[in-house]
Amino acid sequence: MNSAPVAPATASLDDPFYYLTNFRYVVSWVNARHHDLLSATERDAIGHFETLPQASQALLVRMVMRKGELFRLDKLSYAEIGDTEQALVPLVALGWVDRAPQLTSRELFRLLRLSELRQALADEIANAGLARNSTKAALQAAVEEKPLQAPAPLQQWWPAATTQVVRLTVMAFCDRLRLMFFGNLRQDWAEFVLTELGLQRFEQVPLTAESRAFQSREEVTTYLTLHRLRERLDDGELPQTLSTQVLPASSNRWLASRRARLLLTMGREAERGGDSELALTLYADANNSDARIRRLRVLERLGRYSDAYKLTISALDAQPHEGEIQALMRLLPRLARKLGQKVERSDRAEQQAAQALTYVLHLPGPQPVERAVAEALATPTAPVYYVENSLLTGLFGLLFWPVIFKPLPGAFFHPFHSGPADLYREDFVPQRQADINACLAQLDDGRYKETILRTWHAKQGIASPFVHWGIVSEELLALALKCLPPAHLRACFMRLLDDLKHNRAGLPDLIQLMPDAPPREPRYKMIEVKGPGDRLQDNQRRWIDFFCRHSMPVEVCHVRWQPAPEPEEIKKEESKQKKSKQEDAE
DNA sequence: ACCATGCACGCACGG
DNA sequence: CCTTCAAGCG
DNA sequence: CCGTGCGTGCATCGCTTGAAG
Ligand SMILES: [Mn+2]
Ligand SMILES: [Mn+2]
Repeated sequence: MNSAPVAPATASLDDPFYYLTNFRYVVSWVNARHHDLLSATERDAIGHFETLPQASQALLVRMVMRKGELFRLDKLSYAEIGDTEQALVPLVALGWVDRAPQLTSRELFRLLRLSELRQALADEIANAGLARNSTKAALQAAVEEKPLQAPAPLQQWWPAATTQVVRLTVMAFCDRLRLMFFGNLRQDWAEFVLTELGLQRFEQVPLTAESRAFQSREEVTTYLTLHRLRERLDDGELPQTLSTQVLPASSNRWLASRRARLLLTMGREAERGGDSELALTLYADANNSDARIRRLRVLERLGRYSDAYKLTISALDAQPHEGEIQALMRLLPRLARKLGQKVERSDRAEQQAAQALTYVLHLPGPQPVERAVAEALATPTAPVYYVENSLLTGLFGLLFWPVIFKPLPGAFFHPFHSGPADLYREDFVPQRQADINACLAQLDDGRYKETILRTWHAKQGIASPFVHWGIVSEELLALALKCLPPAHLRACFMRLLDDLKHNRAGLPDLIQLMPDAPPREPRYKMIEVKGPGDRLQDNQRRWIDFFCRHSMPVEVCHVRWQPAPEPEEIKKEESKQKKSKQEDAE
């Protein structure tokens, strides 16, 4: 394989220009791997950048790393750069910095502090009859109330201004660079620093020279466009305006699903604003499972039961995942009843198949419920751990480490991956089936224990989508391996692999480990704790159903707080569980 | 694994 | 005066 | 009562600083 080890990517923080070194690393990385995705202008820009004086490069990068693209010169001051004005000159000459940018009122309010705004907007304040001591928000509301506040330079908003404001005009390009490098926009320049500080560590996956997140410029642009729309939505722009600007779905499945998620949140905003019809359109267009469910609930709320019923039936027909089935099966009887159909009792009973042992604990409180139950149940020989998803996913992540970090093309493309880019995509498992089988085989022949422990030591602290190092201690790990039978692990791991995205959560709060239990007895049990008024979530029910079907020990513990401070008296009473034939049979 | 995701909590509805 | 919050930073 | 839906709050390095109220 044409792979090279990843060179240490992050600059030492002893270097006063460490951030510039990091930025240049990204630029040259993109230049090397995404050259064909850059426009001629962008290639020129990179060339120009490299010829700039160091201070100017550094100032540019300082601005890029900060929030927004507008900066007050009195707030742009860096020891290692020295004279800001001087560093600015070449940037202004290239047109990368605008020395007298037009400012909207919003921008003005972000740049000036309240005392300055009171001076700048003295007339407006007087005209609007605002109190002298009104808040920034009130002032802003009053100013934005006025029709057509045209953007203007600072000097026009506030002739007496003593500071200047500049606009970095190349922020969009720098976002594009960052996007091409990381394959997302959630990671940023701080990634380098946090890594250098040792606050995060990443697996070193060998990358081929060709590995990259995007295959065409259009893909990058699509991502950026969707992202901008999302930002504007978060910024309060109306879904009615924004929805018209959403491009048709990309043929790239990843981008298509990002688009669907944008439409979903736009739909929610439309709903919040009372525009159900727009919401319905957006949900229909999005057509991912969340959007399908939302669409049905809107239709139900609007009383369009027949439409909803038909869509429910077709959704059930279109390979819904378990979580979607749960929601659909809750909807179906309601809709059927509204349509005058008879709903049989068995329909409902069927979906709640297995029922776990459920009981009530009366504990002194209130206090954190999971802690309280853990303490109440723990004994010296049977400790209780508050692990939620961390233990099972952790064991999974450790055993399947080489699967998760297998250097497949497209899965890893920069040095800061906590997991493969395709982890939650359809073909993650098939792409790695042989390796997965090899890991599963270790559960059959017993090698898994050693592998898991060895990996725990070898990969300690390295970011993984499944291993939360803070919770899976060596002690817990050793005990868990002693107590959880491999057959049970295998079943859980298969379920995880079945749908990593939806099955990685919902595991019970607590696990009690009983290493000294007699041979035939179970050596562990899982307990989902529910405080007063809490109830099982869908994903929790799915896991509990699964545990029951596979005869794995799981309980649901409801907590009631004792009114009187009588801490010694803990009552454990069996509550009548809704019986199901399955349960009694086993 | 992204102002997100996973969890608990609290209120409202309708049966 | 306090306290609270976001930004900047390494 | 029950089962539902739905909105909310909480938490992500940890420190310093400046603005707001
Ligand atoms: Mn929990
Ligand atoms: Mn719980």
